[in-house]
Amino acid sequence: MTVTETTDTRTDTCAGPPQGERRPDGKDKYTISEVAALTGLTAHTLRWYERIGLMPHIDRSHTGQRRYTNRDLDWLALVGKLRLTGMPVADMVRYAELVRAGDHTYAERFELLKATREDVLARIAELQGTLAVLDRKISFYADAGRALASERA
Amino acid sequence: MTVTETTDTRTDTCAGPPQGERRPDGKDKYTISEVAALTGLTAHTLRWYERIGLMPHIDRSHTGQRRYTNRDLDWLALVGKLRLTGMPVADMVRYAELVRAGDHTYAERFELLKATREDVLARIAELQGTLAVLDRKISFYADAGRALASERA
DNA sequence: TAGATCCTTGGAGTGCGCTCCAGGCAAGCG
DNA sequence: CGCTTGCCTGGAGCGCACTCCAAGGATCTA
Repeated sequence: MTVTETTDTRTDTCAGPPQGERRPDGKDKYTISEVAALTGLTAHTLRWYERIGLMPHIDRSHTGQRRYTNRDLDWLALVGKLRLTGMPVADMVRYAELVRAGDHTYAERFELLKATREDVLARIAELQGTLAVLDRKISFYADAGRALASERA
Repeated sequence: MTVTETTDTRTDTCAGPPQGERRPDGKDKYTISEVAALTGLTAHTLRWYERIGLMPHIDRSHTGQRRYTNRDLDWLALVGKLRLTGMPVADMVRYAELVRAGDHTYAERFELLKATREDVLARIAELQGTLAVLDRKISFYADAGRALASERA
């Protein structure tokens, strides 16, 4: 049995990525398809993330195949969270560059994360505004439904 | 003075669309560029919405120019809210078709709105999860910043 | 050792939501 | 009358985030 690269990960589980099959640190070596299964991303996307500079250096086997570590999975989990906020990939690449550049970029990372936090708060507020509109419309249609029902009675 | 079609509406106001310049019902006739200014959409986008079936029928002047009404502005406001939820345009078109089809589609509209409401709740929950991750990272960098400061002292 | 499956690469293709262009009509102004 | 500005149309183009392809090498199972 294999994990094909075109698996539609939306249809087989209701919850998010499984994250359950991690190996203990020290013998944490995952192939690309294992990481795909663990994260819900496709292998294509994982290679693409690497090409655009969104990943740290990924280990290779003696024949050149990628071998991901638990640390890489942690990074991908963060990327997944940032992706949910709607942050553009280019901004995540910027953050990845700061991480690669070393400890002297702490302040800049801090600022970037704080700005992102503000964005997330704003988006939550937007969504709650939308929820209010939706609830008004929904109760309108619920009332209309009741009116139709009593008409039929 | 004119409203150009390429105005970047994100840079001139912090709040959302102005929505302030409405004319009273009865003499509510707006040109496409007025609606663009009012909604923050471009005239291009307004025409495109019409082409794909996202708009109701829009009145025309005797020379064929679009004349939007307050009702159209209300619809665009709803569309704007739905867009914030990440709802695909195709789904909004579906909703628009139900509205055009008449009162007998109330039940289906109700279901569609309820499903959208669930999506919005799920997205809010996702964002709050992301916020938690972000806050942990931010406090890590804040601590690191304090450590560096005391080191310098 | 054969055959199936998995992994590699650079580059091309896809779907979405706009975004813009060319060419032309219409209205207001000096 | 000419000039500027705004609006019209169909269709092409763009940016993003993937998504896939072709050709070939690596690894696993019987």
